Amino acid sequence: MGSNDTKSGESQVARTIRPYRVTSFDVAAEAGVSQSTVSRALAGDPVVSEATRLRVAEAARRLNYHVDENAARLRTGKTGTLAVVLICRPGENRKDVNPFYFSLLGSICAAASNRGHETLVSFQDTTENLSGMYQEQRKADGVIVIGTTENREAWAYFQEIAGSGANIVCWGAPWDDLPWVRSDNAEGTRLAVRHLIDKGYRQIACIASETSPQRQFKERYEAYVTCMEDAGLQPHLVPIEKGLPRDEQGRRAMAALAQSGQAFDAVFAVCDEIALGVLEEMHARAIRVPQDVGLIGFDGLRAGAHVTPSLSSVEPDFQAAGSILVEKLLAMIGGKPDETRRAPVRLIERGSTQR
Amino acid sequence: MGSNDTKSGESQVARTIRPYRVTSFDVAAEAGVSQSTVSRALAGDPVVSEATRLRVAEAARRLNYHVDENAARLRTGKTGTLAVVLICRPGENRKDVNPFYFSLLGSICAAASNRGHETLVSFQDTTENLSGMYQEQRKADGVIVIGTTENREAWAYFQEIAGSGANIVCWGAPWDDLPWVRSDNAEGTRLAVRHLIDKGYRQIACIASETSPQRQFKERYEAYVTCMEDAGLQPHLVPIEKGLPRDEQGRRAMAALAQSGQAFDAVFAVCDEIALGVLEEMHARAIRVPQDVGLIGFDGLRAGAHVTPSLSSVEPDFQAAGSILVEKLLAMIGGKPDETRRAPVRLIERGSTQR
DNA sequence: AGAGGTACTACAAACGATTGCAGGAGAATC
DNA sequence: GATTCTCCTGCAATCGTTTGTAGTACCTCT
Repeated sequence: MGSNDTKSGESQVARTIRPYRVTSFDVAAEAGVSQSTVSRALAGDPVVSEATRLRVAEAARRLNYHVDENAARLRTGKTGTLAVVLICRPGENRKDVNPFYFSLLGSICAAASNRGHETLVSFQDTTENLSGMYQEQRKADGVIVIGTTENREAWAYFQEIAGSGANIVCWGAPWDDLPWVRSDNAEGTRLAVRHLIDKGYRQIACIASETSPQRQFKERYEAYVTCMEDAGLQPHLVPIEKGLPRDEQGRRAMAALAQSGQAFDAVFAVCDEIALGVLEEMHARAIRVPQDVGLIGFDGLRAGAHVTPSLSSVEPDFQAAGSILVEKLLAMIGGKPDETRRAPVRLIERGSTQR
Repeated sequence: MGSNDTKSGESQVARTIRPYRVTSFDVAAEAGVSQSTVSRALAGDPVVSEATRLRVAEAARRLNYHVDENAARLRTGKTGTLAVVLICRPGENRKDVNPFYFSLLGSICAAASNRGHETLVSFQDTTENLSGMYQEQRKADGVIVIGTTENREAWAYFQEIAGSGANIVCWGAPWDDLPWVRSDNAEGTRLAVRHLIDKGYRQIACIASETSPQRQFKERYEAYVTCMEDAGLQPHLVPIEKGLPRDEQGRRAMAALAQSGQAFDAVFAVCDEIALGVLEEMHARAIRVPQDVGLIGFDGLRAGAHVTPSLSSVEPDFQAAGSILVEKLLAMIGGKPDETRRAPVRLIERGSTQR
């Protein structure tokens, strides 16, 4: 049964031996139809009759046949695959990657899967192996880029291929020539600052970076200034030092703030990793949280739930973020623009702001 | 320039229009050789002369040619891709996935990349879309499965395809019919328990599960019993409740231990997520750590570094774990067995055991 | 100069699907 | 019964590689 002689015929020219594989020709023979009908039936083409479709489906099931995606892709030119690249700091251990990106990665995979696409994931800390990896080799229909902005070189590659027409969307988007999706930073910051004010904090410092390419941080800082001014309060920036791990940046900024002599009764850190460092430094300096000083972060990291006191934060809707990225990319691939670019956020009230 | 008429010739039968794409025929024309020589040259076949090879490479670069992986895969039958499946609890938010698995995922991707393979990542909380996804459709050469053991159905699918000869390796491996890789739990537990003993703790309770399919937990518990007995100490099991989030399991087990009246001066939790819950419960009960009670976990979670006191733990070498998984799978695909199956571990001494 | 190597290169057949077009079997109409 | 439709199915080309085999050019040696 099921010899695919319809295809190979008599021409048994020394072919590479290979484990036998069930093809659509076998299914055709089994179902008593032609190979093209099998293809159409399985693709759900309405032109094949229901009866035939069922017969083919049954035969396929019986032979345990599955479409060879590679052949289908070769023919159609579509891969049904999205590449997801997570950019790390050079030499960074996988374990030290900001968990925020992992959560985002998870929801991107989920969203892609819901839309019937696979996800080809890679971690990039170096620019090796990047050249021509994605669309050029037809491995994916488009690319989603997420991860740290502190790896200029890796991003440069994506700016380049985006410039030459590749389908690419990224999270955070440090550079204007890349289509981006970000958290609703203005709203998130407003929630955080208003929450602090509601709790009675007034001298709220902000640990942030004005100069970093991290547009998200910049947006949050600017929104912070606006909120403070609207409330008739004085904004106070504590800048972070470049190139250090985020928690270390938090520790140092907190130390700088404490030593500056500047009065403060609350701290808004532009991301949770920084906030965790801040909290450690506060403990080291015997600053009582939330009694003496309130603290709130941004990103909704899981780790924030376990520290003492637990860390209040603003959490982007990961699920939404993932699907916005995927939808935007698919829209781009389809040739029609999609202007959604902000992921909704919500406030997580935890211990560090409850006085 | 570069019309691929060598191939399509005169037979311009109504073909689907499609964006033009540079093929090896174009490169052949550009370099003045045949298409097959282009293929061989680019593949580094030693049979083509160095001079020709360079000429071809140059032509390819000039035309910005890249091998179409789909065509290559169709022809060779190899995908150069490994599927990685992360099994979640049903309905679990991507954000709540144990970060341990994310770290592992990261190093698997890195290891695969080092061996020249792509990684097709998917998250599974349901068994939908699973049927025939992997080898049958030729999307990947093999599958690595990691994730929670508390999703019996998802694992069942992999047991089934493993049974029918699919190349598959998994982490933790709750069921014997799946080839597995695990942490060196015996050594890790020995490090943890000996560390507690060295610090002067004697009444060491173990929060674990004897019955869970999680073989890793079981191995750790058994090693704990051995270590305790070797040291002439009395082992004491505090069982976890099934089906709850890990941190909640930790909280409850700790509450149960405290209420049991059983004396204890240290706790060994079989994973960090549980340990974090234990720590919270200890705080809630005003148990001073590490003065009154010592605490150590397992897995080396990043979050453990930020809690107060910071959590001592045993960390598997993620990088090693990832490459062992990948090597084992590649060996399996290649048809030769690889017997390595234990990832090395190291002790992380942090605050929760420093008295 | 002719024979026998050596070292490349070209030809053409797969790989397994999708899909435009032509053709065939019935049913309906005259 | 012949003709026209309507549905469906089959033929065959095509996607862009890899690779077995055949062939050509150039050397070397006698």
